[in-house]
Amino acid sequence: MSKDARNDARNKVRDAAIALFAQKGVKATTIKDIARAAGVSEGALYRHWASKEELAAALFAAEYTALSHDLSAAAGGGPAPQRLRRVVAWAFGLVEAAPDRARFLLLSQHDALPLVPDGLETPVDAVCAIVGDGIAEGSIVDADREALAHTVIGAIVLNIQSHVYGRQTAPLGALADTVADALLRGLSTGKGA
Amino acid sequence: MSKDARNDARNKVRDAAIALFAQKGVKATTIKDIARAAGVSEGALYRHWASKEELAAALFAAEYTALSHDLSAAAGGGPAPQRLRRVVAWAFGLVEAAPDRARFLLLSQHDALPLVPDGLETPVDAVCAIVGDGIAEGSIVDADREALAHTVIGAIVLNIQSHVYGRQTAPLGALADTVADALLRGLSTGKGA
DNA sequence: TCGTTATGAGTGAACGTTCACTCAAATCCT
DNA sequence: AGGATTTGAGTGAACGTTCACTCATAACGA
Repeated sequence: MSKDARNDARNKVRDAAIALFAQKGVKATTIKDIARAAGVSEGALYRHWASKEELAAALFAAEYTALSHDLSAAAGGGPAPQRLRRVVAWAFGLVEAAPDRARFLLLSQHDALPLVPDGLETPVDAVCAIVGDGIAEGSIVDADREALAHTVIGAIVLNIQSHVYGRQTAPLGALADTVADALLRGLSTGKGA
Repeated sequence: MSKDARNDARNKVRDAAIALFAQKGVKATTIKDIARAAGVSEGALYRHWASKEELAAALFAAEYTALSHDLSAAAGGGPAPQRLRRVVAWAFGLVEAAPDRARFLLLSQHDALPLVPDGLETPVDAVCAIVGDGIAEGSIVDADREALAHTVIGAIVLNIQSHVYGRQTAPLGALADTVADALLRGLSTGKGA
């Protein structure tokens, strides 16, 4: 059997599972659901993952680290405030570009976060690093960097969440500047890097 | 049976269920778990709630509206920035005073929020109202009030979440000022009310 | 090149377990 | 006594997981 076919099955299961997990959550999604949506048998799934829980944990860890990596890339270079502004805009854009990924991460975090192995690079780490740089260069106020990073991420996540749940009806793109302005006024010293 | 005893059973089930839901989540908590922890039979539970799902939804709605009410009370009066500062401190204090309530609300929000009936007063509404007052009195920058409210709540929630999950080890009390300072620098106009 | 064998992903019915929910009998209260 | 309430073993459906078997492809030998 060719390697392409092998990856096809894996990828089909992965995509189907993420979409279903994103819609109904991990617990409410059955193996039958996933197999049917992916167009494979239930048994085939167990050739690639040991259990449903391991499948969910593996998918979450992969998406979580990818998010962290993409976030760092989107931040780019330059002074920390500018990088944070890019992070906000990028995160809001991601929801519209890949709603399943975003919803999957939002929905599964409470189940899956405790299963993520320690030492993995997380999005929190990435933002922490930017904030730390900002403190070092004097462009971000000198305070607990984790608390500031959580403040930034929380502001992003809750705006996204409320959008995903249909509470916030204004398009996210229009809010990026509002949220970024408020956060940066709060975190910046006003001095350039 | 006296009304007190009836309420006793209800309250015992409610407390036990919240503690278990907070530890394992709703789906992973069984009726047997709840009945055993509350010291009642499984059947007795169905005299008060029609199903496990209804029990979870009712508990969440009650805690959610209570949270909203308590939050408004904790905010007190005066200029909006001061009220928001009190909200931050109160929320952080709540986690230490009633960790089960906080954890239950955090864990169940994705399952239960869609079931909360429309028109119920939510914590988001309460913060929105404060922000709206601030905009009206000129003490809060004039921007989308929902986006600003989500920014405030997100910052609070993510700091709490990271504390509950053991990532943030600094005591929450020590972070209240850091987070409130950052948020208020971001939202205030600097003009008094 | 062509026939034979080895590989391992894929299949899906069957299995055992878990769990929400029921109900006949027991218990309690007035 | 008689209604209200509680009990917990029982029920049936749903679900994750298994496993004996299939078959397309790869690897091999002559």
